Amino acid sequence: MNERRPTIHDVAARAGVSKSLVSLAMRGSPKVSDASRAAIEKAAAELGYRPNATARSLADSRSRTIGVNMAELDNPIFPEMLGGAHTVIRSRNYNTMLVSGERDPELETMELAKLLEFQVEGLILISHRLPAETVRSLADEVPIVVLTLKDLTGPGIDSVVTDDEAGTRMAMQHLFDLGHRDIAHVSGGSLEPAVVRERLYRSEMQAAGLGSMTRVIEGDLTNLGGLEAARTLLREGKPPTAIFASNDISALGVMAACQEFGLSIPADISIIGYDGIALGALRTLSLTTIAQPLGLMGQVAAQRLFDRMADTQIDDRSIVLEPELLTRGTTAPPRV
Amino acid sequence: MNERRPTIHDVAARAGVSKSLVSLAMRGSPKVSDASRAAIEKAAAELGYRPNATARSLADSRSRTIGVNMAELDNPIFPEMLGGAHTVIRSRNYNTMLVSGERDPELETMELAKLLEFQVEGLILISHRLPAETVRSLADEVPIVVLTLKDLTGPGIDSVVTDDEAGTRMAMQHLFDLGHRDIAHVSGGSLEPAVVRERLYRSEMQAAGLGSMTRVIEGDLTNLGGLEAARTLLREGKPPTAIFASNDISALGVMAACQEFGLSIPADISIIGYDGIALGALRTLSLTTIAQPLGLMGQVAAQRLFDRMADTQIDDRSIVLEPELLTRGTTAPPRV
DNA sequence: CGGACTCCTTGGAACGCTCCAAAATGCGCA
DNA sequence: TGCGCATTTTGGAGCGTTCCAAGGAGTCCG
Repeated sequence: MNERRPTIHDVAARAGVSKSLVSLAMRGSPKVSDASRAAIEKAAAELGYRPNATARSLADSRSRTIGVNMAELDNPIFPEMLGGAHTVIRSRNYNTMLVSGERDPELETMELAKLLEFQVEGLILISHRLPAETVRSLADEVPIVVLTLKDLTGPGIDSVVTDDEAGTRMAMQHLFDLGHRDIAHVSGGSLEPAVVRERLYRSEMQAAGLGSMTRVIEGDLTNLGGLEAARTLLREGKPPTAIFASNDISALGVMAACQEFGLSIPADISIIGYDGIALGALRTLSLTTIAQPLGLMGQVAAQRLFDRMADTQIDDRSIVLEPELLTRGTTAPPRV
Repeated sequence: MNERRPTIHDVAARAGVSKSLVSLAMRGSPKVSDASRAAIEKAAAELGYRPNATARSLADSRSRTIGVNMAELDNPIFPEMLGGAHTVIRSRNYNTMLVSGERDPELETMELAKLLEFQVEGLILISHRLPAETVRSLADEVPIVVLTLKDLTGPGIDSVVTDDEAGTRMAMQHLFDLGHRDIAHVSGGSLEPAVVRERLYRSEMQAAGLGSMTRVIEGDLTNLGGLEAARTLLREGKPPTAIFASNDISALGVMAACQEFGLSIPADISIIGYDGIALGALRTLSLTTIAQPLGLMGQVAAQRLFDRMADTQIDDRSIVLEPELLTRGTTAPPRV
């Protein structure tokens, strides 16, 4: 391990020029003569010089860093979104500082505070568990883009979501088209997207004249939650011909429960999820689902963040992307 | 959005003390009188003061940041390891700066360079695609812990791995115990863990007197790779009674291929994977596997990194954790 | 040969904090 | 009242950059 890292001064001394010139050269300024540039590059290489980004941030008060918060690491939709955002952030020559509150609002608040102390220039919240008030006050200090939740608004806050209402309609329409009428829903708790999906499930059933067949079993967007919910449902008696689960990982739990009860998918029962996790495409699972463009959402979020960083005056926006039905192997017409 | 953030000077002026005292107070020094502390805290709160971590890093030359590199985001074992590391890093009041080279060594090198410019105090490589030489030269500047690869050694480099030889033996023993003799292997390319697993597969077959039944089909540790490999194998003619896949996600591909060929798992054919991804526990998949303690590996890696940061003189170490056989639903005795 | 440009180069201030040596204050006690 | 000691407090230097106003060195032309 080395003692002290070489600084711009060391390079300057070695190249026989001033520190200012080294600074210019390191940043590729056109004002530096070819001779000086060569000398500086040589000296830098010989010393193994590396610019100190911390000092640079301090001097020009730009951290070139974006903070990303991910409330939970275990639902694969979040890493997929992260990947998209990451690509854009990197292409702008920025860095990503990742934190996670692990579902604990208090911890999350602390982690975000640390990000701000590091002077991040923008914040992407890939899911979060914070009170709206907290987010609004953060937005007073730095531009924020929120993914997956559109109800959170305020000055300096943008959001990127998919149209959950349309998506849910597509899911229901798909089942209706196949001929299903007895359709149950495994819900996903009180967070916004799940609430919307449940509401639309109900209204679509109603609109199709199937209000009396509406059945909602409480889930929590986890695999286990889906499993338990479906078990409860199946124990009740006559199974529905189709189940719409609030997200993919809970749909996988639902599938497991169905198999436990000896139901074959999709012959005996159809299952449709929501999210479009990569995993659902595995031949082994082949889950029919409403896909959100996860990677794209991350990209759009990051792009939007940079736009706002460039111009803090632009209007707040909620960017809505379109979901897509992926018809795979877990849905089919009901038994006649 | 605010104009200028308040600094320690603003707080000092408002509280009627010197900036030095504010600095002490912010760091909770016991030397500050209660009266001053109260005044300072009041002033800081009124101004909405937030310490500037960048300036602090520069002043005391400690960034309180760990760099984490993740070569690929799409194999779920990496986020699981990340989660473990993250927990430890946070508990030490450090931040995590995450980068990913997306399987491209050149990009990866640049991303790591950026981490060093940010003065990270340590580096965790959760999988990487770098030449050993590059890693060694990085280790000259900062402590490094490498996950999953133990052949990479050098001053300042520690590694955390599981015992792949033992793990592979467990997998093979499990299949032998069930009565399998015709066992094929879907390999995983040229990266170390896959190579070890393949080698041990061969030697175990040999040791069991089954050298002549050895069959290795080239995979690449992806789902698709596993699918293709198994298709190739099954097209060849008489299927083996069991397949050992080099990792879990390729095992899932293998399962899909078997189903395509009308083989029922585990009645007609047994499948065992390697890694222990959370997903494999889904009832729908129920994949028998050799589990690596993924989260723990991340934790141990981070702990080791802090140990070394505290004492750069300690010896390089390769920490070996034990894998565990998870007997689930994809293995059974062969048909008689 | 001198002035006006253009092109390079430079030293010092500033960024917001920590560290340090030294100064100020307060307290107990003779 | 004054002294010594412990407790608080302070200004200045320094961390490694960038920014800026200003200083040289050429070059071109009259």
